[in-house]
Amino acid sequence: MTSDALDRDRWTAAAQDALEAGGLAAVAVEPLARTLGVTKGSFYWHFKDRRALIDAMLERWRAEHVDAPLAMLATVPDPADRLRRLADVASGKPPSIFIRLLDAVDDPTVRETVAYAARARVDFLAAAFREIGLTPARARRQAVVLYAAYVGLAHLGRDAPEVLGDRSAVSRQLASLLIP
Amino acid sequence: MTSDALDRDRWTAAAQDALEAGGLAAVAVEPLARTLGVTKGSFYWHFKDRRALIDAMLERWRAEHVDAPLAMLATVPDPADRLRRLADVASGKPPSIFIRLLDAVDDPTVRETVAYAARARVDFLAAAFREIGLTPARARRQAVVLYAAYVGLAHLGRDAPEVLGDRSAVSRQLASLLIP
DNA sequence: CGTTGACCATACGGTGCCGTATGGCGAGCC
DNA sequence: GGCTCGCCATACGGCACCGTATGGTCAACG
Repeated sequence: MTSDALDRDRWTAAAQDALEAGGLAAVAVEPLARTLGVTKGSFYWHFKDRRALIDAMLERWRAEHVDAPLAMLATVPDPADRLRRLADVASGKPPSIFIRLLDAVDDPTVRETVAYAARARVDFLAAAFREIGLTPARARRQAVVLYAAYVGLAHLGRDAPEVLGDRSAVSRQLASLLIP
Repeated sequence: MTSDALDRDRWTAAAQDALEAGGLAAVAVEPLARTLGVTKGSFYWHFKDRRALIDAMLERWRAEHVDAPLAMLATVPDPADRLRRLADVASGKPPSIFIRLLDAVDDPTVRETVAYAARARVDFLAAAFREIGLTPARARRQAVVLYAAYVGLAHLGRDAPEVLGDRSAVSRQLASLLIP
């Protein structure tokens, strides 16, 4: 029996790797089968079609990279602490899979996922800024600006790292400007 | 004779439209020929191959959307004015072609173009901040943060406009935070 | 120990694109 | 009025991928 889920997960994990390395176009059945050392026959046993693989991969990413981290941070009581910890996370390694998703918003499910992440994260930031004492409208704008800067820095880190320079120094400057 | 350049420009213009609408993958010879109402025979007369079209399109974009605007703004004497005018430009319509380029940095020429734009723009911003009186190191970090926010806002405008909310209000908040 | 069913291989047709080869056509020049 | 040549059409082979159909294998189970 070997628990079907295991082999399905091998496929979705390989799909994530391919996405990170080559974009959504690289999440293709035949190339993936080659890297996994099997044939398409296996794939079409576990998945209905390519869409099903992409969707499974996206749902996994959403859970691991959006819902879980935000749930963790929600346990931090002080909102300023929460924002600072978030800044630490953001100054770590660039979120390469996330950027790959931004590259592929033409795909409807990807677009949905990207929009979901934006909503969840900006809402989270806005709530923290409100707890700190900003007015709701201003808190939301501040959250949008902070998240936009995060997205842009991630892009620069991938597309023009020599322009970005010292990532952590820039992150600190950003935090000092936006977080009271 | 009808001046060869005219027909070449029709192709590169169509290529830009296709890029904006469908990403780099949509800059494909046969689809473009269909929309132009001709056949591939025409294309391979004017261009060596698909690469040549993409490169021509990118050079045109670089001149029109990087070099020219910066040259215009360079004539503004006061650095603070310069930055404010730039903020106006940025709060206009989202730079959809630019974002499409970010989506396609796997292509080597696209990557070069994106990096060139980042360098030129950040250098420009950093120079203005230095003129205003910031130390060189701080001016550069400020420039990077501002440009990153610009990129991120452009992304949000395309990928999750409902999260972005009122674009110009957010832009004003950004300017008030980063421009003295 | 034969049968079942999970799992994968093989083999095929279909699609959409690239690039080339070659033919045709109309405008101008001699 | 035949020739040249810029410009485009037609037609072909090739590649990479999708999805399906069908066959083979091995383990578990009655």
